[in-house]
Amino acid sequence: MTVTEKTRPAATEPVASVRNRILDVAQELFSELGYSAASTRAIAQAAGVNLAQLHYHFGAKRDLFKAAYLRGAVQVTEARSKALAEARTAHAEGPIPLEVLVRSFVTPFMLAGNTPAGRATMRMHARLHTEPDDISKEVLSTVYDETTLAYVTEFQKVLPHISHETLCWRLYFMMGAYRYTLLRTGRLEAMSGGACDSGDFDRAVAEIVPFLCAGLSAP
Amino acid sequence: MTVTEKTRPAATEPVASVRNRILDVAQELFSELGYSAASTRAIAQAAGVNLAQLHYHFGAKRDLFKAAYLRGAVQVTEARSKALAEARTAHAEGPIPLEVLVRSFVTPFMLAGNTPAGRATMRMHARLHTEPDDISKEVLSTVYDETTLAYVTEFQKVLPHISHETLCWRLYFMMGAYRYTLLRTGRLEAMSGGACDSGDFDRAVAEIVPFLCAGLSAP
DNA sequence: GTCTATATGGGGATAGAC
DNA sequence: GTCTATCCCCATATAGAC
Repeated sequence: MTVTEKTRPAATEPVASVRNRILDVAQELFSELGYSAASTRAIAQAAGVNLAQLHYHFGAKRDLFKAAYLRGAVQVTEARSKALAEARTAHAEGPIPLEVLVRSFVTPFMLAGNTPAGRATMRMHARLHTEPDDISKEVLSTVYDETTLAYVTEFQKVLPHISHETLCWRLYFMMGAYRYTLLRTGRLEAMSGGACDSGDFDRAVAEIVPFLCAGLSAP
Repeated sequence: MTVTEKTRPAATEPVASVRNRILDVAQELFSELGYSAASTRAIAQAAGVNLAQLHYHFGAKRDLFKAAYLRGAVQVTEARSKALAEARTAHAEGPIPLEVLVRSFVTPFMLAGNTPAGRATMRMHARLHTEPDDISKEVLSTVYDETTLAYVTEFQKVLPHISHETLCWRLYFMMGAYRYTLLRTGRLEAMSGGACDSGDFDRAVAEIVPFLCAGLSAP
């Protein structure tokens, strides 16, 4: 304590927390407003820092977006591919049962919605395809490509009688269905006259799994 | 020709075409870039008019967006509800067969993709939920609410053994699946290694109909 | 109805002191 | 690492001449 070295002790901790605060807010605002409508000024202000700090830590807006997106997505994607790996070893002899497979794919993102940070991750994910082209393409191939291909392989194993092309289409529809659910558009409430709640993600999982299993294995 | 009246003869035609040109371009740019990223300047320039003209004809950006969106959506929605009405009269005695119902719901938007203007309509529709909240809510309830409720009723008739809530969830998943398809995200191509083409909307319809029928009527 | 010019504010990004 | 001040551009919207 007496000898204060240049900047090392207790200087790294707060820095990390500043970065985290910025990322939290960035996730929140990007997920709510989208890339273009969420301004760096608004993010800085909500995080309690100033613009210069934001640029010091993350560089350009693009890069901040990528960092914010990836922080959430990497986490969830790891959960997903871990779930796949476990299912793989649990059914070493044959194919993974369809329901298990669907559930392992859908659950990590859908149940993320039960925490506030997870909700932001979810929404950023769901709306990623409507962000500026170059950003979304870059980010997507960074995180998803490998895992997705592994899933295609596994699905083909449980559904060997379905042609590869048809299978791909169906998996594409699956992605659409669950991503739309993550968005919480309010259409479910409008349609059901308030009987259903699109924020009830446990229910959403319970409903979507049989729907997808049936759709994927349709004749 | 000799007597030139104030502004009436042949003055209404070009005006309409200016408005149409603006709407065409607005649809195109909004559908490609989204509300925030598509600037009124860019729209005016691409339409070959200046900013003041754009405001003269459509008022604020919000209103231009609504006009552009509604022009396409109203058309497609009318096709959809006409298809429903026809199916209704063709099966006066009992419920409309599931496949007919699904097809009538999905086809108007999906086959719109075969024309350039329709493609823009499609994409605006698909990404509407990621536009600023107030705009999307307002527009959605203007065009879709009635038709959607009519569909819920019809689906319940063909699928009487499914609870109302579960049915709503499934219809919600259906919306997600087909809207995502309209977006053309490139994920289909990535997943299939280029074997499938997400721009082939006839194929998309052929694939999605059995998928949805199976999913909706899952046990 | 159409144009030019401009008002007014917000955006991303950086310089340079501390 | 943090701050203030500022550059410079682009945004939406309107005024007012023609």
